Amino acid sequence: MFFSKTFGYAVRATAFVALYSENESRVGLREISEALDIPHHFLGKIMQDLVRHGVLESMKGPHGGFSVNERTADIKLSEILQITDGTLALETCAIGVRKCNPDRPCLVHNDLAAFKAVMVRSLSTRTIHELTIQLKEGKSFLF
Amino acid sequence: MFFSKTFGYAVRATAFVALYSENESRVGLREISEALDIPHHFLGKIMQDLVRHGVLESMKGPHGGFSVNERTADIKLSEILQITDGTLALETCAIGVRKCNPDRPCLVHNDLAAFKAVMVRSLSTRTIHELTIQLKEGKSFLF
DNA sequence: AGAAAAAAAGAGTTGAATCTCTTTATTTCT
DNA sequence: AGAAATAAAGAGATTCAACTCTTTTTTTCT
Repeated sequence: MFFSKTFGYAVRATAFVALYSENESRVGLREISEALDIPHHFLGKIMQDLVRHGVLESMKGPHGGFSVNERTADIKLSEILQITDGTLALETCAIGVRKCNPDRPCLVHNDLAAFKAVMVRSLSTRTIHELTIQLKEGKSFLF
Repeated sequence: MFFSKTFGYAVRATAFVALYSENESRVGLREISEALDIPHHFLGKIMQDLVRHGVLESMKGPHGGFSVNERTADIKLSEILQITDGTLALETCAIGVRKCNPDRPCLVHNDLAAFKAVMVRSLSTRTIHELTIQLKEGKSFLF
C-alpha cells in the first residue's frame, strides 16, 4: 500500500478525537485504541507525535487524554502523512525504473501518474473538518 | 507502494528476455541483472520462480540462460503479480478500517475504489506481448 | 573424462515497520 | 502529602521484504 499503517491509525485517531472531544471532555488513549482496534502502546507513540506537531492537545493525569486545538479542524491529510510517513510512496517508480519520468515513462507510468495526481490533490485538500462531517452524516466510517 | 519490488523486477526481467531472446539465443542472469540494475542473486530467485510457473524457460551450462516459451507473450501482468505478490495490495482498506466496503466506506474508500478498478483492469489485460511492442516503439522504457 | 559456465538451491544478513513491555513524568483528587 | 490515573518515554521483540553469500546441479566444450 502507498501509506503506512501508522498513517491510517493517525488519521482515524485524529478524526475520532475530533468527533468525541468537542466539548471540554478529553478522550483517553485506551478509549481510542479500543474503539478503533489499534494496539494501544503503538498508538501512544503515534499520538505523541501528533501532539508534538500540534495536530492535537494532550493532558496527563486523571481525566487526561487527547483533545482538539484551534488548528485541528483545518489539518489536511497531507500534513498527517508528512508527520507519519515523511513523503507519499508514489514518488518513486512503481516497477523500479530508475530514470522513469513523463518523457521516458516505464511500462505502467501513465496509469499511475493519473492516479497520483488525484491522490495528491485529495490529500492536500481534505481536512479533518471534512472528515468529521462525512462521519456525522453517516457517509463514511471509522471502524 | 501497492506492488513489491519483486514484482517490478519480475516484469522488467520478463520483458527483457522477451525482447532479447527472440531467436534461438538465451539471455544470461548476469546480463539481465546488469542491464536492469537488479541484484543478481536476488533476481536469480525470482527467475527460478518465473520458470517454475511456466512464464519463461531456462537452461543451465555454457550458453545457458533464459528464453521465452510459447506462453510467454500472452502472460498477463496479473499472472506475474500472482506469482510474486500473491495478491494485489489494494484488497485491504488503505487506512485499516476492518469493515470497510462499498456500502460502508472508509474516509478514502471512494477515491481508491475508482483507481483500483482501473489498476485491476490494466493488470488483467496487459500482456508481455503488449509491453514488448511499447518498448520496441520507444513508447516506454525498461531502465 | 574433466574443466568451465551457468542456473538452482540453501542459508544467512539487514533494515524498517509494526507491535509489546516496562518505567517515568505529570496531573488530579482525596 | 499521597494515591491513582494517565500520557510520555525508552527499550526491546517480531516480522517480512530485500538482499548477500556459498554450495550444488546441470550442461557444454575441449
